[in-house]
Amino acid sequence: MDKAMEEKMFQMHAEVCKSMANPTRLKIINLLGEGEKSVEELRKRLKLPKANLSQHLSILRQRRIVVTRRKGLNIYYKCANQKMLKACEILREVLMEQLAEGARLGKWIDKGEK
Amino acid sequence: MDKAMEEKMFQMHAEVCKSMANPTRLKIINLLGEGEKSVEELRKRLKLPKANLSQHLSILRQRRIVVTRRKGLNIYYKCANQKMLKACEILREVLMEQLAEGARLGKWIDKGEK
DNA sequence: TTAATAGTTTATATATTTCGCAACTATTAT
DNA sequence: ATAATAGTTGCGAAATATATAAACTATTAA
Repeated sequence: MDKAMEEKMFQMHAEVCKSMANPTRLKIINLLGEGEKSVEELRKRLKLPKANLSQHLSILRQRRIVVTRRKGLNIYYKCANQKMLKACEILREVLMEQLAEGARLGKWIDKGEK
Repeated sequence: MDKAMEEKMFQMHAEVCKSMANPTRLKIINLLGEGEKSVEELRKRLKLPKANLSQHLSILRQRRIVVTRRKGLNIYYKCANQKMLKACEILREVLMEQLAEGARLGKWIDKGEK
């Protein structure tokens, strides 16, 4: 892997992380982890204005975190890659541990030392 | 895990992803994957103004992605958790696959369908 | 105590994200 | 063709993130 490609990788990696760097989009990813869902189903479960939901889905689509298929009036979304779900899962594990540790230390998770 | 905690988890998860959603910070994490390093070492390898590097380190510190130790004039940084490195590694794998696929299809990675 | 080195913080200008709203497109049924 | 439903897109305002420069703190050595 040459220098320019390394650079490209970090850039792409950052963009993937950006796509995931929003609670709403993480909820979407989480729901899609259960299986394929239409926009309407997602809208009902997340209780979001559909325009906003659509914008979030667009971001996930652009980074190929999700893929779509149309069936009649509905467009169905699903996760593009199980490995990405795995990466999310690992981060959640770490956070659970941190929450547990925070609780053990008798304090809620703060922002860390400045 | 109750509703409020779920919410908190998605919030925290997004913040971790935000911390990783920047090429410079990913490079830092990558270097620290090799082992503990002083700010000065990082500055030399990344060729960044130290004020800026310090800000990035501060962000990683606040999210407990890295931890520090002082020794004399130097402050040494290291990754706080191997699992986070693992999550990064998985994402890099996915991106490598996507790059390979893009190359196979004879086109560079674009922004996906709008 | 002064200087030198390593690192952090604050302030600020610029760029990027996010959301709500209105307008738009696509498919199906009447 | 019209309406109804499902979904997307463009626009503008408010909030966040970024890089730079200047000022600051902490440790060590002379």
